[in-house]
Amino acid sequence: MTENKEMQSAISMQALRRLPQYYSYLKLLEAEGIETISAPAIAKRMNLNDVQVRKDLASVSLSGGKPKKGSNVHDLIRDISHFLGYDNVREAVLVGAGHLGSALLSYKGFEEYGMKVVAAFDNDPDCVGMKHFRDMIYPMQKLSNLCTRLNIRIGIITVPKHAAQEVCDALILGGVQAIWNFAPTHLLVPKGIHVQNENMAVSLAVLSQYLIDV
Amino acid sequence: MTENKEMQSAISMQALRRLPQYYSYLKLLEAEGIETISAPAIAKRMNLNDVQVRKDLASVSLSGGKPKKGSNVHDLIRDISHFLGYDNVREAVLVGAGHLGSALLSYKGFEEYGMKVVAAFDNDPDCVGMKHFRDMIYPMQKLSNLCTRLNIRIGIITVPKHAAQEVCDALILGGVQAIWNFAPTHLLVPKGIHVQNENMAVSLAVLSQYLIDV
DNA sequence: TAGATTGTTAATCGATTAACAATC
DNA sequence: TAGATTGTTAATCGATTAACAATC
Repeated sequence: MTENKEMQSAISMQALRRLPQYYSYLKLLEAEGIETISAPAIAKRMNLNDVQVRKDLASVSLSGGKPKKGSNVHDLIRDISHFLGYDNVREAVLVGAGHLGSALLSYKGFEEYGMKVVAAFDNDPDCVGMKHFRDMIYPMQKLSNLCTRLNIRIGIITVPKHAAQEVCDALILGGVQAIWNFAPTHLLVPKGIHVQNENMAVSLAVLSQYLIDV
Repeated sequence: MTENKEMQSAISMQALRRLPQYYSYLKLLEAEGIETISAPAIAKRMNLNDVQVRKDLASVSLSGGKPKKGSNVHDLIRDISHFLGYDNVREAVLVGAGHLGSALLSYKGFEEYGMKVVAAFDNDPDCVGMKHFRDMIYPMQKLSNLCTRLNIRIGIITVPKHAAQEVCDALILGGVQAIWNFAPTHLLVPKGIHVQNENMAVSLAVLSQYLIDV
């Protein structure tokens, strides 16, 4: 998945991937009006080890817990939000307004996670997205230029695989630094650009493994 | 991501996730007419260690490579395909024919990866999928029953999060054993059922980490 | 108090990488 | 032959888990 390993931070990749899941569970608790939660309780619900939970939370939270009570749910939510940049919404562009692109455009949850798609690009006037998101869809030619002008750092690629590399190049030309690639292809990028592949085949491989010999 | 850790197999989860990526690169080589490839060459292209590549491939391939030449591309493709079950297409159902569901329905690549979506379910006659995939969309009431009758083992959930648990229960009632969950919520399932969460927030967290302080 | 929970240090586990002899 | 590559064994690295004293 991760192409580039040069990220520096106090937290491990594994822990980073668990944080959004703690966040989601904590939001659930918050909605239920629960004010404190212990590490063992979180661990049990999420099928994790309690020491791991404590370490993960300690790495992003300043407050810490109280013996016999646990940690404050609001504080944890605030600290994870902050660490993951949820309180600092970044603008992104999306290229390819077919079914998948439209699905992402209509997903309103991104903003809660610190990302907002401000423009989409597609050349096909008949593409699915054109019907639902007409006002934010621009022709592909404007891609690089608009990215530069709006100072966009995140590009989302949802075009068919044969067009992905070209789109990727245009995004980089426009100054994009992180690419979320949904096309099932390997993109070649210069050093310093992060590509994150959302690869269905990888997920499917893991899923299928559970069914072998059943 | 992975809820259930009881999978038994000779291969590690990490290696399993790399296999589809080797496969994809090998298919590219095959298309270019290249007949043999060395582990160091694969490693270089995919930013991996060459020993790791050799071990990964050895764990699924019978043939092995030849000093100074490497391995046969066709043989590797065949062995990975076989290991990942690509030559043994499994039938799946999809629930929720909105944008995301339609995107998955229109993705023809799944069959190459050993999965075929044979039916989709949605109650809304105005859903996006209804326009494009009318003939394979059934009302939700038929879900459990059809799964049982067709002996379906894989269910894909692409409904909004408030409906996900209910859909999940219906799938399990119908005998589904593996669930690919695209709804941003934690599903509660009995022991023995595998849930694989495709969580955009997790991916986004990793992606954003690369942009912090930029 | 007793006992649940905390945070930390040490042990374990598993995956990656280095080293090396064998092969074509 | 020389050198690239193989497969395997040993060392390293990193993450998880166990053990434990401190706290409310």
